[in-house]
Amino acid sequence: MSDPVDAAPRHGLSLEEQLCFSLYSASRLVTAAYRPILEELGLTYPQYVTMLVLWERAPVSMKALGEALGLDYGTVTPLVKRLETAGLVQRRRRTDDERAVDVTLTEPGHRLRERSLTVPDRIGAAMGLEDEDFASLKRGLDLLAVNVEDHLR
Amino acid sequence: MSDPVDAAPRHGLSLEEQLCFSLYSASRLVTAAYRPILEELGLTYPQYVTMLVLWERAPVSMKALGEALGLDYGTVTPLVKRLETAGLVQRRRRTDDERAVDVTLTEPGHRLRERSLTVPDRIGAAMGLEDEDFASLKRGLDLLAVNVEDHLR
DNA sequence: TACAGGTAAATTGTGCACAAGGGACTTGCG
DNA sequence: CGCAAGTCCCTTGTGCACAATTTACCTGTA
Repeated sequence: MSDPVDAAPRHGLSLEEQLCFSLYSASRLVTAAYRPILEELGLTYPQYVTMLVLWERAPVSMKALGEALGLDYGTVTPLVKRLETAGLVQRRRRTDDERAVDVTLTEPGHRLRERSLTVPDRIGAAMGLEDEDFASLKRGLDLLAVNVEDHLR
Repeated sequence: MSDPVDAAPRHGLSLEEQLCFSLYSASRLVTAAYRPILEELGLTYPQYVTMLVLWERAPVSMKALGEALGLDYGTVTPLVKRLETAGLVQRRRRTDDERAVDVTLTEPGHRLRERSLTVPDRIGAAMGLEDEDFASLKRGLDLLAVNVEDHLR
C-alpha cells in the first residue's frame, strides 16, 4: 500500500471539513449577534471588549490594553481615539514616563457599565448553548489559542 | 434571598470568562498562523478560503461565492478583483443572465491547488489538537453557528 | 407591450487588523 | 556625563467586513 512518507494528507482542502473555517464563520456570526445589542450602547464589538478591560482595571496603559486584547498599537490607537471622541475615555500621558499613555474612564464611561450588565446574558441566549457545551467549547478554544501562540514562538 | 426576577446575571462582564473573547482571540490567532504559510502562495486567509470554494465548484457566481463564505458583495467583490489582478481567477458576465457574474479559475489558479495540498496539515500541526479535541471543537463551533444564525432570523 | 417588483452586483463610507517605519523618551553602560 | 540600545506610541498603507445606496437586468402580470 502507500508508503507513510507520501501518504495522503490527513486533512483535505474541502471547505466543510476545515476547523479554521468553522472558527472564522462562528467568530463573525457572534460579532453579528453582538451588533444590534451593542448599537444601543453606541459601541462596536472591539470597542466593547476594550471597555471590559477598562471597567476591570482602568487606568491602563496603551501597551497593557493592547496586550490584554492581543491587538497592536495600529489597531488600538485609533480604536481608543474613537472612544475618546465618544466621551467614554480619556488619554493622558504619564508624567513619570512620558513615553506611556494611560487610558482612564470618564463619568459617562463608568456609567455605561451599568447599562452593559445585561449584555452577556443576552448574548448567551443568542448562542443557545447548555452550560456544559459552553464550558467545553471555551476550553477547546483556549487550548487552541495556547497551542497556536506557542507555535508562533 | 434574592428574588429570581432580579437575580444576578448568569454571566458577568469579566473579559476572562467570556466565550466570545476566546472565540475572537482564537480566530485571529489561527489567521495569524496561516499568514506565513499563505504568504508563500501569495494569498491572504479570506483569499485562501475563496480559492477553496473555487477549487471545489468553479465556476461559481458571485452570489453563490458570497453565500458559501457567508460574506456579502461589499467584501467579495474587491476580494475577487484582487484574485483576478493576481491572475488566479477570471470574472465573466453570464450570457443567459447578464446580472450574474461567474468566477472561473485560470490555469495558474488551477495549478495553485497542488501547492496548497500541504496547507491543512501544516495548520493542523500549528493547532496541535488531538483528533478527538479537534472534532469536538468543530462540532461545538458548528452548533454555535447554527444557533446564532437561527437567532438572527 | 408596458411596467412593477424583485434580483445580482458594484460602490461608498466606517471601522477593524496588522505590517512597516518613524519619533520621542528612558535606561544601561563605558 | 554621553550615547547606543531598547521601549512606548503613532502613522501609513493594504486588506477585510459590513451597512446603505445605486445601477443594471430579469420576470410576472395585466
